[in-house]
Amino acid sequence: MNVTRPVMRTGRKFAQVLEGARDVFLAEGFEGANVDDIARVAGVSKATLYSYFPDKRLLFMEVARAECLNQAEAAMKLVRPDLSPRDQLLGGARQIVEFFNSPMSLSIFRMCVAESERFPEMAREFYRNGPLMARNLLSDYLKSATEQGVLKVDNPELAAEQFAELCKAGIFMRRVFGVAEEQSPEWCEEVAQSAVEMFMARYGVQQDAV
Amino acid sequence: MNVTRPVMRTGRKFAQVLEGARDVFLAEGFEGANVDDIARVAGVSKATLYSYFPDKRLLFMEVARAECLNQAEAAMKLVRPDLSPRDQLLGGARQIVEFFNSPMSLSIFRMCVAESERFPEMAREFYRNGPLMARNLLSDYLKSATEQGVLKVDNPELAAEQFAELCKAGIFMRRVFGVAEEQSPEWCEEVAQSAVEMFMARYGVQQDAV
DNA sequence: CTCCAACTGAACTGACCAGTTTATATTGCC
DNA sequence: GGCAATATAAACTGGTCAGTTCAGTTGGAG
Repeated sequence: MNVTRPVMRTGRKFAQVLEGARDVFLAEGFEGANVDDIARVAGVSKATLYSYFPDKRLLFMEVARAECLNQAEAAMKLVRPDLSPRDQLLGGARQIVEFFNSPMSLSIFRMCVAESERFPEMAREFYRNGPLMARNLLSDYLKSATEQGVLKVDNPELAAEQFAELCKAGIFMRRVFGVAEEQSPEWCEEVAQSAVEMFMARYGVQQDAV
Repeated sequence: MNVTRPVMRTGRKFAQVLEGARDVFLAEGFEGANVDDIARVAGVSKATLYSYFPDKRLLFMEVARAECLNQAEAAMKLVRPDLSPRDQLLGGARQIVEFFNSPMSLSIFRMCVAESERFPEMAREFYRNGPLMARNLLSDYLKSATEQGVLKVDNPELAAEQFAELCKAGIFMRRVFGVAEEQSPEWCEEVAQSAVEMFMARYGVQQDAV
């Protein structure tokens, strides 16, 4: 399974280290995180930590990689091929809105943005495993729905990104800039509904327009 | 004019300091920027710099404040009350797309995101003077257009944010995560057109639908 | 019981950097 | 010309933190 990963010592406390690093990095960002703190939170000595990871940077990348996988897994759950386009999209919109509203995604996003100059490769990997994967999943759906004649999407890639962006309206920027705490479920639902409404107005076939 | 600003010594090289700080901060972010570098780039001694600004943090905030004002000014140019909704929106979309595509806005955004935990007040001020101001400008327009019967917008605030988000589709995330260089004018135009298309499909009155 | 690998804690090194100080130099105004 | 405000270069302080070292501890396999 993971034999292709570069050599990395393993031992009893490997998982502990990753978990502690995850907590501290997500809370403090890369620069803000202090290796002594990570070791303490992980319940591990600094020497042990450094026996697993050659430096702070690689530890950080490993944490980010793991979070990407989580995200990809969540995206897979969106697929529900039995539903009507409208309901399918509404389910997707709810998930996306919830994602952009969660403190966890905010931390990851902030971390990646802040460190994307220092570690461009990491930011790109995050994009590929996160937003891009979600977009491809969605655009594949839009393509097949168009072939089946239940939607009318001319540019599925662009349409997929538009849909995701619509799900951020009134939520994400406020969260990113700390203007608002986590948004209420009611507001989230309104945003999701409105995103689907707009998307269907543009790309729906007649009988689906409310 | 600026008598209301807190006391701040002024002298021959004040503007130089601000300009140098702006360059270095935008290139390196807050933590990455080194005060010695700022002084060197500004062509000023460190002692002079510290005679104007009590510490690095306040210097940073001053730079961010100035950039916000620029942004607000640019937003004002969007207003063209003589045009049809479609053309008015298209003009706005082009400006917004261009803004999200520019390296400068990217740097400011990155800076604010990265430091929003350290300086929450600065991030909020940026939001108020930037995105929020643009949104209000747009939602005011949507309101009056709805009253005049040329658009049919039920929730102008949300619609304004949706419009801005649509203008980011296929552009902003790629730039933020360093996946793509500055996007081509053709692609930008397509994104802008498509944003207007979608917006009009949802909020336009019949005769405006193409 | 013994051995060995993994782990520990604490002290240490070296680098970086914000902010200060000091003695000196430049500027421009009366 | 002389004074006062402003600017300068360079050295210094003190704190933080990544990464290293090492002498000693633990725990499980044989």
